[in-house]
Amino acid sequence: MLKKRAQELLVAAFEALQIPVSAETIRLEIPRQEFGDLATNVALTLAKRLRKPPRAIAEQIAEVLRTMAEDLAQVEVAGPGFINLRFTPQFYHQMLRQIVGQGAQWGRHQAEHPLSVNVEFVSANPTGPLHLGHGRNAAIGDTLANLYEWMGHTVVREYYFNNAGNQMRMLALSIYARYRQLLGDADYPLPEDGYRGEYITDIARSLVEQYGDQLRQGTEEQLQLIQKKGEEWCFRMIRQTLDRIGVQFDVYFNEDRLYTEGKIEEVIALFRQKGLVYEKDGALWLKLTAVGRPQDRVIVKSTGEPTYRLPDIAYHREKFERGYDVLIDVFGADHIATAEDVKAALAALGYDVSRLKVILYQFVTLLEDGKPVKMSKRSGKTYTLDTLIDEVGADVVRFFFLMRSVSKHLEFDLNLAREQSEKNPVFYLQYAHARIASIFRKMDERGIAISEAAMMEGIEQLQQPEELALIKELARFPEVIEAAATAAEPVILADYLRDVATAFHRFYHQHPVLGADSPLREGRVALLHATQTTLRNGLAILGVSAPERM
RNA sequence: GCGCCCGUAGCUCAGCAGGAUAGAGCAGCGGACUUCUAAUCCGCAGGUCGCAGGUUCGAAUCCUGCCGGGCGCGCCA
Repeated sequence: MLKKRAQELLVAAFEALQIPVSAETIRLEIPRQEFGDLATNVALTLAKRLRKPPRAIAEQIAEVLRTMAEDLAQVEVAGPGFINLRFTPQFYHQMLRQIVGQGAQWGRHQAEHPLSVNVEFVSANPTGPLHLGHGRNAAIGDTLANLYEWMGHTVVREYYFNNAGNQMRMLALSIYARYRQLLGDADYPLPEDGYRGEYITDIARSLVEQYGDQLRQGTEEQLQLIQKKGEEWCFRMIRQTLDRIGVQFDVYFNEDRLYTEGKIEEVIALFRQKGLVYEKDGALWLKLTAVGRPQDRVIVKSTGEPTYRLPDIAYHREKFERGYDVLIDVFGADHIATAEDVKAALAALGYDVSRLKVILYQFVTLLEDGKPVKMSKRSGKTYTLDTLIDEVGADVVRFFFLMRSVSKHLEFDLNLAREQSEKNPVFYLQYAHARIASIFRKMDERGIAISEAAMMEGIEQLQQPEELALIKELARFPEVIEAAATAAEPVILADYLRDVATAFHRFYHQHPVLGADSPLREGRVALLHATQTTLRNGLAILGVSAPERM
C-alpha cells in the first residue's frame, strides 16, 4: 500500500514536470529508518538519459512532491540523489483503518485477470514413506499454491504418481520376501535392490493376517495382489503424513492413464510428424539436440517400453491441454536435466513453455549435534518425514522447510527444531499471536467490549514511533504476498512475518493496551486486531498454526 | 570434461532488475519483569561480502577466469 501510493505520487510528479517515465522504472525501497519511510533512486537512473546531474533532477521532483502531496510529511534529497519520503501519521492511520475494515480478507488480492494455476508437487511413487526431501517439496508446493490463491487465482493441487513400473514390482518382491520370512522361511532372500524399510515387514504382516499362507507360492497373480496391497498401504501412509502437515490434493494423476488413454502414442506420433525421432540400436530416440539440448535421449527402449521421459512429456502435454494458464512443477535439484528436456520437447510440440514454471529446490541435510545424519536408502536407514513430525511437530517442520530460499541447500538443525524455547524462530511468530490473543481474553474477562466504530475513532491517537512502525510493517503485507508469489519464494513471507512479530513485540513492550486511557486504548486495540490478522493470515499461507495461547 | 545451484559475522542465513555507514537470528558479553504471557525487550562486540581481473561516476549485486561445496550428465525413475 505504501509503495503503491508513493509510486502514484511520483508518477504524478513526473507528469507535472513533463518528464516521460514509466511506472516500472520508479523503484522504491525501504531505507534505513533515519532516511525515511521509503526511498527511490529514480533520479540516479534518469541522470544519464536527461543529461542532468542526479541531485538536480531529484530536487526538481522533490519540489513538486512537496507542493502536491498531503500524505507526505517530508520529502528530502540526500546522498548522490536519493529522494527520501516520509508519510504523515494521518496517512498511516488511514491505512490501519483500511486493514481493520478488511478483516479476515486482509492481504488477499483481487486479480485483474484471475488465472487458473496447476501446482504439481510431492508426486512420490507409492513405494514407501515420505522422506525429508518430500517434506520440503510438500511445504514449498503447498505454500506456493496458497500464495497463488491469495493473489486471486484459482489453484489445482496435483499429485502425479506411477504405480506400474519397475519400482512397484520391486516393492511387491520385497514384501513377498518378508512375507515368506514371516511364514518361517527365515533365509528367504530379499531381492538385491529390494526395499529394506520396516514398513515392508508391516505390510507383509498384514498379508499374513489377511491371507495366512495362501500367497506362499508367489505366482504372478499373487504378486499382483501383493503389489496392489503394497501400493494401497504406501499411499495410505503417504496421505496420512501429508495430512499431518496440512497438505491435501485436488487431483491424483495416475501415470497409467497416459497409456490407457493413448496419450503416449499421440506424443510419439507428433514427434514423428515433426521429424524429431529416429531409430537407433533398436530404440526410439528423441532428437533433443535439434531443440538446443546437449544430447538426444531414448524415449522407447529396444524392449518396447518407454523410458520415464516419454510419459513425463505426455503428462505435461496433458496438463497443457487441460487449459491451465500456468503450470508449476516442484522438483528436487536432481531433476534439472530432465526438466529441461521436458520443456524443450514441449516447446518443440508448439506449447508455450513460458507458462510452465519449474521450481527446483536444493537438497535437505539433517543436522544433529552439528553433524549431518547419514541416510542410506539401500539399508532402509532413512529419516522419514513422519519421524521428523513426531519429533518436532508439524508447525516446526513446515516452517523450517520454508525459512530458506528454495535455491539454497537447506540445513535442518534437529537440535534447534527440537528446542521448545525462544531460540526456535517459529515460536517467535506464534508467541506474538498468542500474546495478542491473551490480551483479548483479558478484555473478555474484564467485560470490555469495543465496537469497530470506536476502534476507528481511536486510531488517530496512535502517534508513538512503535505504533507507527508497526502499522508501516503491517501495510506491507499485500506487497509481500505478491513478491513471494512472483518470486516463488516462501522465505520472503517467512522473513516478513518475523519483522511483523518484532515490530509488535517492541510495541507491546513499550505501550500498555488495556491500561491506556480511552480513546487511545481503542486505537491500540485496533492495532492489535490488524497485527493478529496479519500474523494469522501469513502463518496460514505458510501452513503454520496460529495458537491462542502458548 | 559439460550443465544447474551455492560460497556474505564463530554458526545458519537476508540483501544481489548497481547506488547513501553491508543486515537478521543463534552463539558471546552486559542490562530490563509490583503493570495486558520475559517463548519478550534494550545495549555491546563481531565482516578484506571465496580469490583475481573487468564494466561503471559508483559493484556483495553485472561480465570473465580461477578456487571450494552440492546436484545432475543411463535403453533407472
